[in-house]
Amino acid sequence: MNTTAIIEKLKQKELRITPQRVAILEAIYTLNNHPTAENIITYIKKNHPNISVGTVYKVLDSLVEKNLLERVKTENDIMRYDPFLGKHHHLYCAESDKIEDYEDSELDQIITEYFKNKQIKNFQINDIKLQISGKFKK
Amino acid sequence: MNTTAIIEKLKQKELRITPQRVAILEAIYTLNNHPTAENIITYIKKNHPNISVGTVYKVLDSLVEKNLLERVKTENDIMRYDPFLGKHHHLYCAESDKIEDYEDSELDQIITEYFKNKQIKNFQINDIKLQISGKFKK
DNA sequence: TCTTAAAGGAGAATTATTCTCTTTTAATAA
DNA sequence: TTATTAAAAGAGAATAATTCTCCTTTAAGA
Repeated sequence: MNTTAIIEKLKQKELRITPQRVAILEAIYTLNNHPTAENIITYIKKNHPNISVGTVYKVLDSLVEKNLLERVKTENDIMRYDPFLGKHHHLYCAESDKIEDYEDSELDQIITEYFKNKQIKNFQINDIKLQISGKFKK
Repeated sequence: MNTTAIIEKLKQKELRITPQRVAILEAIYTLNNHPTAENIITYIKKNHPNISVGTVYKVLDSLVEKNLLERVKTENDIMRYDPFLGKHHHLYCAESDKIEDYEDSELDQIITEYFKNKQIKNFQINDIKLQISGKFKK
């Protein structure tokens, strides 16, 4: 993801283009795999030593709000951020504490179909995400 | 869940029976629906005013470790605890910030079947949980 | 009842996140 | 290009969930 594309994304969402926002999005795309706020701050400080922690949190909030990112949480974990790229699930390995995205439209199709015929009592489904836990193989 | 049953559970897991542990488990079963540590502390203090916050966290940790509870986290949320009762999924409503358990062995069956025939590259599946988000109807 | 490792209590420490307040800046229009 | 101004960034204090430390108490077995 290059700078021009990032700027374009921000414009689409009517967010003001600031060096900090661009840097944060660049960091997230570069540090792929669900960085924490701290990961992002450490990475950005290399090229942008004066960025403030509060700014990073504020920017992350606004990016989540505009659906450029989504928050990811696992048990015993702090907040992580995922560049939002459409419907996907998460593979999570407790041992290595790594998260990866997993896309599977065939599975989504099956689940959607299943719930088309079976309502959940007193609940209106909006979205279904799978947390698939296990272990990454070498 | 009565006290005797709780004590039995602790014994099975080779945890020493202490009033604090019993009280915490009782609180979680009573306060059904995924209480936070704070919910638990507030509840317990009514009958057990001297319990210490650190103790509650320590007990919760050991109960999770022994699989008497599981941790549940949602986006923008703090840790919650769920009495572990076999395979289940979560219904989550962002609006009301409520979580409910959802069991569906038919669906589990379909998903298990699906992954029997379709491996995920470089990943060994251990467990699959659905986070079903949406809205509780009145 | 005695012994002792495990557990609990109290409160300080830590740490992710939020808040407050001031300064700076991006975007727009003259 | 410059002026205007609301939005954003900076700095660091405040907050709050959780963990840690250290000392005391207690459950469980001998």
